[in-house]
Amino acid sequence: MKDFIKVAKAISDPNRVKMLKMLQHKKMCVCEIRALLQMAQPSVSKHLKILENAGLVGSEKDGLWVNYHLADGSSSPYAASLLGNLRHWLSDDPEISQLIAILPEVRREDICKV
Amino acid sequence: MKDFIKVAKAISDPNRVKMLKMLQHKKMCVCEIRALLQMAQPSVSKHLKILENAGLVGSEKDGLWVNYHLADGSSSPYAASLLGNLRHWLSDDPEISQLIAILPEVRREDICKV
DNA sequence: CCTATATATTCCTTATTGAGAATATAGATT
DNA sequence: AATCTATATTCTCAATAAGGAATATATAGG
Repeated sequence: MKDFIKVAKAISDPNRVKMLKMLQHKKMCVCEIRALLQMAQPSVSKHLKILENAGLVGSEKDGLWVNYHLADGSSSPYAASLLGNLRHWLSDDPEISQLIAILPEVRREDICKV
Repeated sequence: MKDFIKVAKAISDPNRVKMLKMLQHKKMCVCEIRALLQMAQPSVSKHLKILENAGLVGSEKDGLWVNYHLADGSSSPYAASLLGNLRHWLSDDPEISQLIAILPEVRREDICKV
């Protein structure tokens, strides 16, 4: 039950859903996500931690950067199922599709400098 | 996005998940749910309203009683998908299976009298 | 080893949520 | 119509969550 609730809560926030949808397209570091969602860096880090804790994303260090990516779902059947559904859900949501549209323009080399 | 978040929030509470799992087995009125979950009547009503609002349950008056039942999912694809998954999820959760076990013993004629 | 940068953590404030008591509403029975 | 009962709504309080500023940590490069 606890694992299920953890996943449910993790996807109950619009910003976190946006993060998941963006991560469907490419691995991203905190500052890229920060730039796209226009929120403070600590907020982004905390949201990502919640997603990671629920088994929805994974992370990997690369020098100073930490690359976040969608999890494979092996740690939670609930996360796995949800990630599968999310792949087609909400893709035509206006906010989401707009984010995805500008996603390619965001390069960490340009925008990072917290 | 709003509909998705509404469903996600609705299933983010253990008591509401328990209600959904119980409703898989039979239609239930507020006082039956109240007795099984051992919580105050207004709390039960409010939880059911949240579930109904998310398209997860429906209700139907029967005299003084209001019978709640699982929704058919037609009002929300997110609700539909989740109800499908929930059918097999969490059935072996200790708290859930204990509730289901005592479910047949609860008859509204005996327990109601708020 | 010192500095700059990316991320994480802590702390505080505000907003949201969950719980129950009190109250309101609606239908049934007399 | 008076009353009893099931449910809904309102109100208030405590707990939780989200946001950002400040701070800490870690790694790269001089």
